[in-house]
Amino acid sequence: MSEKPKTKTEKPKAKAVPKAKAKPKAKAVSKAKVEPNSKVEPKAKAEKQKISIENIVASTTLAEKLDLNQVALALDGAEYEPEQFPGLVYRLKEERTAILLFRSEKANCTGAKTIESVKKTIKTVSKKLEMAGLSVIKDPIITVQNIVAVYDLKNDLNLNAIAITLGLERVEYEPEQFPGLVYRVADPKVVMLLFGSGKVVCTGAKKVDDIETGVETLKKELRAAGLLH
DNA sequence: CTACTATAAAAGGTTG
DNA sequence: CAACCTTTTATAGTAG
Repeated sequence: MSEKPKTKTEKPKAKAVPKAKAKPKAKAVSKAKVEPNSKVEPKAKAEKQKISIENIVASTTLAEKLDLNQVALALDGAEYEPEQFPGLVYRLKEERTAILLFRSEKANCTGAKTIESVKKTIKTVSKKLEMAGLSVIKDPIITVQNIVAVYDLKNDLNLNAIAITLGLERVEYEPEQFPGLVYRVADPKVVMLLFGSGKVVCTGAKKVDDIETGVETLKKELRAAGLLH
């Protein structure tokens, strides 16, 4: 596993299919991080609110069968290029989420920071499809597949020392390739990306509890090794 | 500034 | 069979 056979050194991004200017990234998110979760959790109260969920990927069963060409017409702004990817991409600007619809019946929602946002995204799309005359499933079961969160250890980290101390089985650190140290937690099967700043990105979790447990496990090991105040 | 490097995960279609 | 395509997101390096 040390060497990755994937070698995505070159991105086939600009290949055959011109993506019509692709990502309209810049826009409205300008002040995003300046505002600390003002409405996210009115009751959580600052306190131990260190873990910040950044992205939730969830899957569901939206409809029985979808004719994506028809859906593309019903959802304004939808992107559907079957030669590039079998799923139709639809973005909800108000939720800042994206949903991928497949002809089978499955759908994936990405970009949400709360489960409520995932539900709203699915409900909104479901309603649009229904209004377009398509049959949709009423209360689809939503499964969270992955949660990405950030945690700040508030303590600079010596990644080289951590790489040596925590062992080769759990750690991958190639600063010339990527500045973050990859730490794989066994129990809650999650992956932590550690940075010299003390910021930690946790991904691979199916539930928030996995992130909390994973973070605690990490802190415990770092403290045991004297690498965290 | 943008875009790439790395991480996880689902979907389904294609290619090797 | 595996690996890639696409979407999202934080993190932080480098290159252009």
